[in-house]
Amino acid sequence: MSTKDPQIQTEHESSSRLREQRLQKLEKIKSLGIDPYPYKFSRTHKAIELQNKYKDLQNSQETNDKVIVSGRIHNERNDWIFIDLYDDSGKIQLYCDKEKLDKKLTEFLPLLDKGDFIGATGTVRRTPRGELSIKVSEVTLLCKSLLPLPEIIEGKKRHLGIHDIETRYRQRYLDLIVTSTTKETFKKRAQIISGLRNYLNAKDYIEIDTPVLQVEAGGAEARPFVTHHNALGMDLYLRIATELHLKRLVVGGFEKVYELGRIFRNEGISTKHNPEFTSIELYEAYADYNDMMNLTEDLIKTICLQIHGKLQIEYQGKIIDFEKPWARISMLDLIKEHAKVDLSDAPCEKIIEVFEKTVESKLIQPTFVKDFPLEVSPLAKKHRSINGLVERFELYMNGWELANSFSELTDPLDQRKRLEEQAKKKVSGDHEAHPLDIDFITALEYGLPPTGGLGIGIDRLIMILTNSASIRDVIAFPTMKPV
RNA sequence: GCGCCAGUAGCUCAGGGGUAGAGCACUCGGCUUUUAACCGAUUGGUCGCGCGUUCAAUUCGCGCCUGGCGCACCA
Repeated sequence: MSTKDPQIQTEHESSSRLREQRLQKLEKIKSLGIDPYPYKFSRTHKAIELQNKYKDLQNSQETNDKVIVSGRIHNERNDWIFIDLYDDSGKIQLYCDKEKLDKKLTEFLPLLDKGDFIGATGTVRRTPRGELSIKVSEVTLLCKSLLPLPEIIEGKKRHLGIHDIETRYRQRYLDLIVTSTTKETFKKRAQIISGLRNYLNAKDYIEIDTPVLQVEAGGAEARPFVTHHNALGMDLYLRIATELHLKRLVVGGFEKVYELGRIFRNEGISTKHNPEFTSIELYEAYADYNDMMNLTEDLIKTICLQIHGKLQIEYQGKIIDFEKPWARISMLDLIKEHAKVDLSDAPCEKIIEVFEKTVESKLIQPTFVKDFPLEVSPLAKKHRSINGLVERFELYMNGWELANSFSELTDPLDQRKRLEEQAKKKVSGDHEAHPLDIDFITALEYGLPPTGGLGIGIDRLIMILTNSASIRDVIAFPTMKPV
């Protein structure tokens, strides 16, 4: 529980007048013996089903087909003659022919408001203007809404909408109601995530959940969130990666494992960073980082095709082409190409610095940047033929790091040495150094087969595939300071 | 963390040292079997918060809060 006094808001100061009007309508509705918050409603069709079924119905043509729909009222015209009703599939117009309506119903209609949920029964017709409609005979209130929905005008068109970006993030439910592209983005997000699972499951990868609460947060360089377990009387960390536990599972005999889930990093917030974000990590026994490149490329191409039906997509005005074979270039070669210097013998920090300054932002098209300095990769196997480097790649596109992968370090003695180095750094004040996870090293001593590992930042992938400018646009409830 | 910009009615915005403005929404009335309908009237605000300057601050100054963008850090 928060130590702050809970502030129970009984007044919606700013909209109290509009809310008051709706409360009065609510009272009238109750006095008519109508339950404004009923338990259940059965419909026969969703909006899109009707739109499809009757797409050949001519203007002014009427049917005797009786249908029942339900949804939220977004708009009303001409004194409740026309109602735009939305369900999660789309819009269907209700037509209330007042001369033929039951008198009780005509009196009931003005008690409705935009935002209310209703169910409606009637026959299908297309109006002379060509709008598929339901000629209503019965209306059931399904939920009385007390607060007005935001509405804006663009050009000459009035419609529900919000421009204020802060409201859209803080009150995502409003954004979802009034911004159609928001709903589309989150539908696509769901498709991408299930597409990932389907792809891996079909290749016999098994998904296993590993702990979020950890005694030491290892597997990456990042500052963790700290929390406290009361019964154990100890602090725990939220995971910053799933790496070390997934590799334990490979030690245990699972040859293809993955975990798709939330990880937490106690770092800055930006259009590309949210403190909690979704990653997928996968590990495959007997594979190396070259296999991981093949897998990454095929996986992302497959998902892109599923979502877009093509491999060239537009991201914020740039065309990203997934079709051509993705470039696979060593970090040092990229530095030679862009900075015109050979840093083969330079210290690790220099290489990383020059790469980040001169190369990173230019990698718009999908590019595997491979062969990293050893010092920044304590979990990766030494390069099989180049001294001082490791077998590691990062996938870049649009100038962003999207994935990270190694031929996993399997030598327990080497791993112990490298994590001890990290532990020293940590002691001397580097908050982001890897902790020494003794049990992980013990697991390696029992034996980890040659293993390829891969991690992908799912939110960034979704940003690219949904043409979203900010990570907040692909996370339903992004981290925000309370007002 | 630093810099720039923003916060005024339910929504979108204008304004600017002297009682706070518009469009739409809302409410009421009229007209209409009609498709942002239309016409008319009435509502509606602690101008993000605090302190200062001033006879007077929503406006000017300083501080703070929240957000956006850029940079830094990171994925």
